[in-house]
Amino acid sequence: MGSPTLVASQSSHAVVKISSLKVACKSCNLRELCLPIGLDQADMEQLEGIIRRRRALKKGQMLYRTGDPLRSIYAVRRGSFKTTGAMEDGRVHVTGFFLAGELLGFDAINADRHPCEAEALETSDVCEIPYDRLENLAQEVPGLQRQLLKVMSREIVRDQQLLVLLGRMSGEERLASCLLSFSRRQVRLGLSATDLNLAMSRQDLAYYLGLAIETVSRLFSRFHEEGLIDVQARAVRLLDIGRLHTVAGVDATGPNRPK
Amino acid sequence: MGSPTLVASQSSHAVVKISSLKVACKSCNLRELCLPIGLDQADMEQLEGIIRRRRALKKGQMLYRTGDPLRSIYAVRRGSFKTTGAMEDGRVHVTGFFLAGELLGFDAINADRHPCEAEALETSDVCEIPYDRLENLAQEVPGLQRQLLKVMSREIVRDQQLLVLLGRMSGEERLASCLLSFSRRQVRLGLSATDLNLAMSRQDLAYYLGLAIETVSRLFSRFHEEGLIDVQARAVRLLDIGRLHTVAGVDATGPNRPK
DNA sequence: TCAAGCGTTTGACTTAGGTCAAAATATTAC
DNA sequence: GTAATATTTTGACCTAAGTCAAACGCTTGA
Repeated sequence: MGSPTLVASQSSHAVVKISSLKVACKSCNLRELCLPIGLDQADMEQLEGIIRRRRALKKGQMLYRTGDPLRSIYAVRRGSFKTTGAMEDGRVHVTGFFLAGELLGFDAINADRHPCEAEALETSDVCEIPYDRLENLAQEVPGLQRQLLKVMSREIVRDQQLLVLLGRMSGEERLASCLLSFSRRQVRLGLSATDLNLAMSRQDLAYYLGLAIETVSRLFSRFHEEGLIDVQARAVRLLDIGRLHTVAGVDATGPNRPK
Repeated sequence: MGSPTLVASQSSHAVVKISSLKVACKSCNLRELCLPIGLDQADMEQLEGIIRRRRALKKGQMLYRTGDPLRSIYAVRRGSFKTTGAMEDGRVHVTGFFLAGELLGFDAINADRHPCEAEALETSDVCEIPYDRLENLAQEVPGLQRQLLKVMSREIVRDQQLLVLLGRMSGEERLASCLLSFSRRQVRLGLSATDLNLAMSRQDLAYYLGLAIETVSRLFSRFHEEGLIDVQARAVRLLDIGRLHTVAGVDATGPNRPK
């Protein structure tokens, strides 16, 4: 698709610190899912001016840890992350999975510290958006402030849907909803609606869904027996999305059906 | 404290629509808990300029319903509210309780519609903050933008703590955590740490905690037997906050203890 | 004051999902 | 490529919490 993006080297040295590379949102295929939505060319360039491309993280590396001071908000450019909250006795709960195009770190704005930790589930890289500069720029660029507020609101909605999932759904409803959520997010990325490659372990999934790992494993087996999915370890193919919707307790004809 | 606030009547009629009354944040005893934190006198007056005091709601009245277009964000001035999310088959989950000084409605910014409903648990009144005007004002007043982002971030943190509660805590831990949360919020309001007057029904509490109403009732009875609380219907007295912390699975010596 | 109605508590029983243990697969490292 | 290690699956059993049903006790209103 056209000519490759050319980035001018900022020094004569051959090796450029990746973490200081400017990002070109305007040529990023995720721009319609990420923070720049609705920004015009000039505003987008301003946003690019404050964003840095951070080094890639390998599987298991931490993007931030509980208690770290808020420095940046992060956009996933490639790969995926989990965020984990811990209780004082050591029990943990996975509060979210973040795929390409999704933003994380907003929970740190409240107290200027990250209240949870974020870990790469696979080789990933992120765009780093220094928060103080983001705040300043949002003050000047109305479209950016607007988008920032919308993205944070979306995070609130997402969390509230998870509250319903954990508070009122059965195990099978939880897993079916979760698989359908991954499917939808892959579609947004232009990927298959049916072929998932789960980057997280069964244990992570169990922590996320509020279930024991054995329960999650049994549910995968049952869904397989019932012809809902194919499972080959972490490769999952959704064979009957309509019936998965039924299992999830959601009418497949669409969300927000009026009472 | 000083002279009473004088509001100039805007018409010669004796009856002034309460919903169009200006609000005086600067003389409101909730200002340090609410949106105006950190604003100087001039900025606070600008904020007051866009806020309206809405009519009081009686117990059971709806502040907004699922699907309503986003018009305003609301600050609870007196009383309390619950927000409820529904599944398509009719199952409901209470996603939050909002007490005086707390803000609700941010989940509507994402899609310009309220994805859940808010109902008054008792005679309550709210300050109504028209969202379009709030957004515009936040664009001009840096302190306000900053506070708005912080408040939304706090909502995200709150929801994530609830995810841990629902995902990993036992019934008794959930109820103990919940009672302690009410206690803390009462203290912030300058009220008793021990004498709670729960405005919500056991059923609401059960929906909030992801439990059956019978389980909640049994937990109240058990906490009573164990000398943790006194229960007289909705009047609950916390008799041993330290032990309640233990039951909640949280070290009473303080939150965020480093690992 | 009393009756009606709702919200709450208690009891008896059931069950979804948890726990413990072991076997079967993947993945990783050399 | 193979050994070592970690993850996942399966089975047997247990328990916390749910369900159903009935009794109790507040409010509310005439």
